[in-house]
Amino acid sequence: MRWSKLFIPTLREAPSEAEVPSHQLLLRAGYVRQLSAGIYSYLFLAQRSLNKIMNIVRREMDAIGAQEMYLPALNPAEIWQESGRWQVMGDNMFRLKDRFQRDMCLGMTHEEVMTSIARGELRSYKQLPQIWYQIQTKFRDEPRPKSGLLRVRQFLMKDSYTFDMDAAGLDVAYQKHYEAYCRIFDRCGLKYTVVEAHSGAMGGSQSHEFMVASDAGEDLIVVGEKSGYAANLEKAVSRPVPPALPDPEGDLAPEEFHTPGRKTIEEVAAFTSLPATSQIKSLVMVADGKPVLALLRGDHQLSETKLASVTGAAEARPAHPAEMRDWMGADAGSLGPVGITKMRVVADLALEGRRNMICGANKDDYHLRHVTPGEDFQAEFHDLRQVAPGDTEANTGEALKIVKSMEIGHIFKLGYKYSQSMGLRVTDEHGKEVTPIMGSYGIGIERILCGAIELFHDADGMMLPSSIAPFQVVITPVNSKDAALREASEALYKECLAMGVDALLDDRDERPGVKFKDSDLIGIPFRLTMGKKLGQGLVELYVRNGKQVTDVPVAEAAAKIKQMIG
RNA sequence: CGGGGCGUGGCUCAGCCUGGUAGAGCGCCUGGUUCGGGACCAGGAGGCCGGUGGUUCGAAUCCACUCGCCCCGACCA
Repeated sequence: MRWSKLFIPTLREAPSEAEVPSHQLLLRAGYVRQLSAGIYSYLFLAQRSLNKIMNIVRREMDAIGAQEMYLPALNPAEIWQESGRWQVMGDNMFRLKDRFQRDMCLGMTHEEVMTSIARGELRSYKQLPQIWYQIQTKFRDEPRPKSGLLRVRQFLMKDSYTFDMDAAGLDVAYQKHYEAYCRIFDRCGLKYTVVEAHSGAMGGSQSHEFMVASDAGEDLIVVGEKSGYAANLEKAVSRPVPPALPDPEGDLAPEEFHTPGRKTIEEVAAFTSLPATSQIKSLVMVADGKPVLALLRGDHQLSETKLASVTGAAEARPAHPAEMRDWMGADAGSLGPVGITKMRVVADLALEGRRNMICGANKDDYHLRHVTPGEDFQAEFHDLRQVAPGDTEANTGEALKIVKSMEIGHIFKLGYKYSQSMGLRVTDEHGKEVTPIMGSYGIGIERILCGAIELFHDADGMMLPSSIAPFQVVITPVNSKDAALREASEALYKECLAMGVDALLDDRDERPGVKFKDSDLIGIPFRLTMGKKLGQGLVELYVRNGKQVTDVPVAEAAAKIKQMIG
């Protein structure tokens, strides 16, 4: 296409509302414009890039036998009520009423619609397995949209759903998706990490997330490069650093001591001259309305996600001060497990086997020393702790890294949650009715673009992989008024097109500097600069990522580009 | 929902404290000169200063309310 005819509104300066690199560059490079909080218009360049991403996704989904569909975004309340998610989704779901006052909503994801199709049509085991997918707009009324296209209220998702007769079938479908996702992200040129993930409100047993390392991300992942361990922080396990001081020996009895004004772990540590690792941190939590006392080593953080899993609660929150006073008889800062019988007590595994520790006495301004878990109080031991910097991999002892990342894909073994609640049944080979098992799998289309930008950019703009860049090469005559340059550029442009190279001709009547700055900004991976050397039959090949320049004979330029984009 | 910040031509921002006829740079339009990393000269267009109400002779400026956007937290299949 010819730049002079295109709408590519680049900006010299980033609009002040943008903070993360991908947001700034998408705006500056004229890819997107914001309409409202978390709602964006995708202009020509963004749409072109997203189309390329979607085509890669389609090819790879089709390759595993997935069938593309297109489901409605506008849903009746009924199916969401059946699955129970009309309630669960709360304010995150956009809801509306039709003219007859019937409740409707905008789809946040499509388990319900897919399952309703399946239950209406699938009758026999002979029809399974099925892999169905779509690429469609999702709506989520995010409490806080942010970071440009990273967290928005309307976005594109490739979502697929599998239906299998049994867990073994689901394993196969899951593995196919895992591999297809790797191929998709590889082809999109991304660097990513696959991590074990928490299944969250989706329900289900196993799940993996595909993550791109970025400070703009909202997740933390735990990675051990040598051991290959990778998990979301919500789920990650590790070997903690050993206690800073060995526990006192002997069968000592708990002993109360006065700790006036010492409430935090640090204050008690300073007061007793004993490290935080010698203390028991006691957190009063409320899991689905019921109090739970969670115990951790003093230097450890509670993972609320793990606590919720352990208690089977949908959500866990810290207790309010009044609740603590009521249940424990003291305020936060003086709480402990000794003598607590009315509520469930769960302790982190790092406390198992410890002896003679310090904890609150459930009496304001008093603590206990010589408290031994399992003897002086009873607790269930579970993994409740959040992995901390310095922790090592559980099996190999390798130092683990914690990396800020953004999620670009997520695969789930759903199990029977939707097929059961919505009544999907088929007959098996014995004529008996059985409930198929499901999986669901998502890719955030825009996040692939954002991830690529976050990963590959410099002060001058984006450096997009050629597979997802809006154009693969830009042909730039340095002076459009020079007839020889213009004609040679035109010819080279046509030659590129003829060879199937997605070329852009910068035929604007602009000074070269403007053209260079613009093409750098919008991230076209290659540029053929047609200038003075045309007299010697040469054109300059400029590689955006790294900015290397080489001279190439004009006659070979198109073929060279073709070869470089693979 | 709690905390913070910001709303002034398309973009970045000044002006506000101390009320008195709305500014700069970039961008845009016209003409000319230029042409290898965001050119130069000359001329020009473009703003109910987010909105409403109040105070005042007079409000971008002071006060109240309100809307919007951004950031932190809570939340997040």
